[in-house]
Amino acid sequence: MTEILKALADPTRLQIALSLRDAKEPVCICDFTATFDISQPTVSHHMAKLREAGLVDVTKRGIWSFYRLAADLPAATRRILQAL
Amino acid sequence: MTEILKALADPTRLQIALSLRDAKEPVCICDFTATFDISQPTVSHHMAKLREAGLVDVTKRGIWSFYRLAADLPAATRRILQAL
DNA sequence: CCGACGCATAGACGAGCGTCGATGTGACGC
DNA sequence: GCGTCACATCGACGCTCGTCTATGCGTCGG
Repeated sequence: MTEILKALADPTRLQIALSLRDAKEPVCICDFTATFDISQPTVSHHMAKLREAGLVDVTKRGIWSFYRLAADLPAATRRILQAL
Repeated sequence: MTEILKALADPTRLQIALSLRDAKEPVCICDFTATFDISQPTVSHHMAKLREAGLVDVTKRGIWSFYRLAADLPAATRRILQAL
């Protein structure tokens, strides 16, 4: 539980998580690297944190990586995301 | 928003916050120092963090400090606490 | 085959966090 | 007054975090 909270307790990751929550389709990382004013490795690092927290799933298509909220999110986690 | 998430993203503080959420009456700090296996200054430090995040209110009575959830918690914050 | 592209990983650095012991500060009882 | 108690604050320590640059790894187009 604290893992999920720690994953969300960073401004960048929170914004990413909210984007994925509201997205109808998987989002390409390139969208985030273009949006945020941080380097590409840092974005990749944040995505890894979200993955390790079990919050997101990744599917690779060609040279792109598409992220979406994990399919099997616990109910409590879903409630938290909805509460934000 | 991230301030609240950061405040909750520590196991000890999360447990304290949940205790206060479910408590019907303000809770004395001495209860926490007795419960958790950490030193008294550390408990005090965590309470300060929760105060700075605006999550809790403190009222002093005699030599004791009683904490409860802040009275004016934003709706989103209340939703998060309820979701945990 | 080879360069370019998207992304991940490695390593380094400064800042912040959680923890502690020592000390300060009021409030109570005697 | 004075010792004691509950709590806050201070200073220090190790560890984690967020960020960066440099580099590695697949994938695609020419």
